[in-house]
Amino acid sequence: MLSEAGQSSEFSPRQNAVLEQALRLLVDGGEKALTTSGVARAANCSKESLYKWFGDRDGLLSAMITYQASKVRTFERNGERLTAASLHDHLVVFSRDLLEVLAGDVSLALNRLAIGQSNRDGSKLGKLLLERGRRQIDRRASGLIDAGKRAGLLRFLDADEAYHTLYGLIVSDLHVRMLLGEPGLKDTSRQAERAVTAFLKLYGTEKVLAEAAATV
Amino acid sequence: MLSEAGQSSEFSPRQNAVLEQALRLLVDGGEKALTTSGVARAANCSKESLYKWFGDRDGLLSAMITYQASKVRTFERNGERLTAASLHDHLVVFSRDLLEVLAGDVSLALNRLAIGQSNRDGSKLGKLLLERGRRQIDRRASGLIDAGKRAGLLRFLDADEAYHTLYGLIVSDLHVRMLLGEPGLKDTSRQAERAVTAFLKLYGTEKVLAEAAATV
DNA sequence: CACGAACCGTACCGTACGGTACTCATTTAA
DNA sequence: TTAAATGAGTACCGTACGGTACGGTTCGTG
Repeated sequence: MLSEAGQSSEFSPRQNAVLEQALRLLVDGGEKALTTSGVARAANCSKESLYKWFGDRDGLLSAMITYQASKVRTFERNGERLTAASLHDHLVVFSRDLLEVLAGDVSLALNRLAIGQSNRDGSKLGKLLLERGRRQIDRRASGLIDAGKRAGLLRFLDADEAYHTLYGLIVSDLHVRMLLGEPGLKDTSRQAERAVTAFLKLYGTEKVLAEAAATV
Repeated sequence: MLSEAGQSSEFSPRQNAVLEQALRLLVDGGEKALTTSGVARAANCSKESLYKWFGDRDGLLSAMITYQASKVRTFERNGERLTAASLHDHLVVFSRDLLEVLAGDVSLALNRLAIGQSNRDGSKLGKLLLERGRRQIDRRASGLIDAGKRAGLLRFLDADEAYHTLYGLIVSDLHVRMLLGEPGLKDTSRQAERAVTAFLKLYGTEKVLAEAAATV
């Protein structure tokens, strides 16, 4: 626990700057543009330092993922009694945030990178990306859903199943389409609203449904 | 129309055999293993023939996608009066088929390939994959949903929205997880059942809900 | 039979990458 | 002040790929 807690000092500031440049190269030109020489040139460092710091190219890729994950922080829900309206609003905000994260340049680039490497041997990149990149958002959603259940606003047996349903309603095939390069997928607001409405229709108790009917 | 209709003779039998070997190489070893020399060796043809037939490496990749898409055929729903039970069953079968297709070796490999190339310039691979690979399954689902509406079993305003909801309920984040290489994602049966139940709860008319309550 | 087209197998070329080694400048510590 | 350490910049090596060229072989056709 404690040994893992120091994620803020996982790399030195110099190394963080190098990783930042590496991410920029990856976002701009894809994996093909992410060469060790290119990173060294862009970051004004030597290749020898790259190999000393990160071991090899795969180590650099892993470091890029953990570095990017360390930059994304999401608030943890705590306290605050939930009402039907506030639950709805929090769900909508969560949906918008999720879509915004998934549509981000760096997120897409890293997902493409990990997916491209996923059929090679070992390649823990996919696993790393799921663990480091998703844990935050998963915890936030789970906390929200559990709070909704405790407040008598949601009803379900398996919280994980409910969360995956919410995820599917929000994202649908948007993530894969964006990964495939489809342009013009930016109407996230309506999508988020629709997903939350459907989710509440599926898992909301009478309390939520009554309020929803009243507000409409 | 007619000029596009001859998809069965898009490539010669010899070329199809070559593309088959190329797909096998891609599935086994990922994009890195898909070299022109490797394809030529595996298919017992010369590199010169490869370049004569497909132009360059990108042409080969495109040909692999169109060839694979030409192999996947799905039945078109027609006639046959729908009941609540048959609609449910057809939806479940569709869900299982969709998950099975997405989890297929070749599908995953081609999606990984297209995603990996999607941040390069031009790269029409993603567009090609979406158009050729999704049209069949999209049409089948749309037909089914429309038939459900005509039979008074489903209610919705936007058929496309309803279909995307169904897709999200079925697939959730399974596709991306599989693309990232996560193992052991094979409990498609329960997932399909749950998705259809949720979909009918969202879009089913009283007729469907009554029968669902009766069967439970 | 003769001829040409198609094609296989292989050798070849230019390039670019991952990784290593070496030099030289700057910093740090005693 | 000086010696050790750090790291930038560069040159280098082996390899492997995309793409092309060429000799030899099969096969269909007049």
